[in-house]
Amino acid sequence: MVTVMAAPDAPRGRPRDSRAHQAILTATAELLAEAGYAATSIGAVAARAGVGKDTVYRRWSGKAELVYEAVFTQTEAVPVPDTGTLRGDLTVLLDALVREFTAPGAAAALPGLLADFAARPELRARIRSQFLAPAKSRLVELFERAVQRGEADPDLPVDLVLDTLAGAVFFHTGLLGEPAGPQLAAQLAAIVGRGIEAR
Amino acid sequence: MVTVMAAPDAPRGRPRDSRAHQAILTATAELLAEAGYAATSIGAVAARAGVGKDTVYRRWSGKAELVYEAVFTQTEAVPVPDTGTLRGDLTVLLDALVREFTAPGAAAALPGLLADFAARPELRARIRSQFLAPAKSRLVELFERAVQRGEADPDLPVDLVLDTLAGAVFFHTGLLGEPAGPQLAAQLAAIVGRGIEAR
DNA sequence: AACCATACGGGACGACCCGTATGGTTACCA
DNA sequence: TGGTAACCATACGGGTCGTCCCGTATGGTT
Repeated sequence: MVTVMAAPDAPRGRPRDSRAHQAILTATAELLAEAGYAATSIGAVAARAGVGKDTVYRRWSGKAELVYEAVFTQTEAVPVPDTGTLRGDLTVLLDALVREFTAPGAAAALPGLLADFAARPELRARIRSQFLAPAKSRLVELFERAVQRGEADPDLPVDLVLDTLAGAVFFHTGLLGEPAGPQLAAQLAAIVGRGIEAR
Repeated sequence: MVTVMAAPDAPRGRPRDSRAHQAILTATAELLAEAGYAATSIGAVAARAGVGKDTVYRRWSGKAELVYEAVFTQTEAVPVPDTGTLRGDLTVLLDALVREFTAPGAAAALPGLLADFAARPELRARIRSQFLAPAKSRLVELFERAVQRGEADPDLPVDLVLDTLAGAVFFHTGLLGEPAGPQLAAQLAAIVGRGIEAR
């Protein structure tokens, strides 16, 4: 009897090449920015990464999952600094959102990617739980401060406010392609911010 | 003398079958509702309409144009009734928007359709000039009444407000698939309406 | 009545992509 | 030294795309 329970999942066989993983993600991001979402096929990604298609399919189940990871992974959600006012906090949050949506790869990927997610029920649920989760936690934190100041109602429909903010930024910049700067964040904060202040 | 200038461009050759036009649009709308945007191919539409593919391509230059006409054509823009308050008017406008975005065909078509429009520069410009134009004219009318009542600033960024409303509805219902009723319109009107009232 | 231009349905075309095999090779572990 | 599994390359069957061509139908013009 030799090591009966030798590690539940002892890694047998040739281990995966860790460089391939990153090479694929990099190739995906580059292709998105250069050729757009539609032209970013699995085959094209594999060729650019110097990898067989098999190697891509072994790690991701499809184009939507791959693109999601390539674009929305290394964005660390910094907590919103306390500016002292609801509108100031909102401006900061929106500014980060605008920058995230207008990054070179994201701008090209978002419309097609969200359409793919929306079309498949099992992926659709992940829009809220993955795309929006970081922003929501920051929005909640921001609201709680505003409520403590008596600046906002405690029973706001947070999800709907978040959908409004994300929808506005996505529609304006992602779909219409309007130029987006800090000014956009300030204007949106003005429109939505005053709407949710306690009367 | 018999009609010397007999029409600058007298239609020569066999005239187009007017029934084919409507049959194609009907087949498109049905396929969208039943199978979704991705599965609504030109070939599938032609087969269902009992028509050759060429007959479709002779009338529309591509899938995006066809789907747009099939879904967003018979929506007549009723002017917003004067409810007496900005928020009341906004609620009516938003309610119409919600209904338009959640119609059986539109809900299935919008994400993919807008992604296709956004990906091609020549179509992207038409999002604002065609999708949003009817809603904008009503929003302007509604604002003018509010300004006359002293309820709103005369120098509001109308386009941005419209993008916010459309984006919120599209994101919430079209992408996330959240249930949409009159309550949604009222909540959005509350969030955005108070934000644009004159201080 | 003859002619001509165009639309018609139907089908074939080459190109592309998908997701899945199938080899021959390579790297790691026991 | 085997065993195992990932590596890359290539090929597969199935699908859609947009274009093109066929033979036919249908109208106006001469």
